[in-house]
Amino acid sequence: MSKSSFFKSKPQHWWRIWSCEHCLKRNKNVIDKSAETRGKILMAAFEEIYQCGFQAASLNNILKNTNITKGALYHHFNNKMELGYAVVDEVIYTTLKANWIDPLTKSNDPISTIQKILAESGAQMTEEDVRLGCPLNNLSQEMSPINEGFRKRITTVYTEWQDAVEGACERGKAVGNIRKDADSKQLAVLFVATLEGCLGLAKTTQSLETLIQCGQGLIEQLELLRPVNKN
Amino acid sequence: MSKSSFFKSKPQHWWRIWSCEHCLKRNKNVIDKSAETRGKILMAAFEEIYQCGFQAASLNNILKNTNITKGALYHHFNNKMELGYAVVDEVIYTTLKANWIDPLTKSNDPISTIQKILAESGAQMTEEDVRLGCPLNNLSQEMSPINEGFRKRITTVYTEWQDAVEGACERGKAVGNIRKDADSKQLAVLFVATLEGCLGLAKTTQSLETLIQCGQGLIEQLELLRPVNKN
DNA sequence: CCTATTGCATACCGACCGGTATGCATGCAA
DNA sequence: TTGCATGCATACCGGTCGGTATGCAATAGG
Repeated sequence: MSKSSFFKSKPQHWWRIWSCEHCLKRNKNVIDKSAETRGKILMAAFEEIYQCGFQAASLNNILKNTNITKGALYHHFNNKMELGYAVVDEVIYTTLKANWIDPLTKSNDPISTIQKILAESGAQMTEEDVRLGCPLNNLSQEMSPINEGFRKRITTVYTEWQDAVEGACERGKAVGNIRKDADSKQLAVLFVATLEGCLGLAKTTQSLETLIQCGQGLIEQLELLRPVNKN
Repeated sequence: MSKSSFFKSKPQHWWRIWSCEHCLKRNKNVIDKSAETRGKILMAAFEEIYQCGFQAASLNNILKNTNITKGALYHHFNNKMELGYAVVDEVIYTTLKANWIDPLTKSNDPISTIQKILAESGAQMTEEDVRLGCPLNNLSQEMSPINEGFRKRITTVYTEWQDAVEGACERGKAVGNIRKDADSKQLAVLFVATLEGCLGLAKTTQSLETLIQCGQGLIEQLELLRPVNKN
């Protein structure tokens, strides 16, 4: 059930673009061996968790894929749970920030910004990405009911995401890119929920077509939020 | 991690209303002992899987909660997987059919029907229901990528659900309850995705408020599909 | 009444899991 | 050169898991 062939194939996938390199921190071009080991563990842990879920993720599998030993793992992380926490904080959050939060924070035209991001990430998604869905949502659905540590971290990530959307909407209203009668907060929550729902349903059907159909509908609904007459 | 207190508390919850009694099939008022045992196992399995997910669900736990032995379990089901399949086919599907599919199939005013169902099931949801989310979506997100048997069964359920929405929309168009330019199929897919997304986000935040906010937004979007002038 | 099948109950097994104890190089500070 | 902390490597442990082998009472069929 847990075959992670990541380190044999090319890491050119959607969620893997930003999520890898930043883990291998280097100290002013001088290789920090310890940090590199930690980064390798984090990357492999992310991949294993992405493939199998957190509870089913096997530490032994992670070690097998990295040629790192259990001693090294438990030198850097106290236990499996804290390794999982680090994956949320350092891998998943960083990826989402680069993909979504930063662009939205700079934008005052959220509809266009969102469309652009959706188009770009949609183009990069492989069949495997569709099959595996959104790493953040996966972890959330699995762990939120049974582990407060995960739940709080994940909620923080979602909240920051929603706040970025909401902020962009407010700025959009000010410059006439968004209808003034729109409820920015509700809009942000519903957008995030809908996007995760679309990814989830596409994961179920394992169909990029489903994802595109959902995404198309989502975009059309967003378009309705533009003012009929600017100003 | 796996405390299922179902059999100690009252089964008055959202997803449990229909999902229990129908498992205890009786034969013309003559108690069929074998079917009753099977039904008890199914109910307990549903609850355990709902609480812990399928992979983390413990057969020993199920047995503990029912005072049924492993021999009985393996007499009625070949293995854990087929028990899980039966939960999808007989418990989850039956519940969804009674809650959603049947009412929608009879309706030619899907917006009102959906609003009614949402209001009713929303009123019945407990905090635990919010915390645990949608059983169908939970199973789907966990098992779809790693088990074709689950994925196919779950896809069938979703498809039937979407078809019911789509059919109601088409009938709604015919009698002037839905705008004629609406794309029924896209609408149905997006509705199901959005609803699951809302439940998922509320599960993350463990907040009924989030769910209501999302649901409100969803309903408002549905309202936009009514014709401005009937006919 | 005998027999075969059904419907369980009990005891047990190997596999795998997360975690720990211990040992040992290497490097840096004194 | 000594001494101690860092950064691992190896071997092993108790616990839980899904699954199986076997036994046995009750019942239905001939």
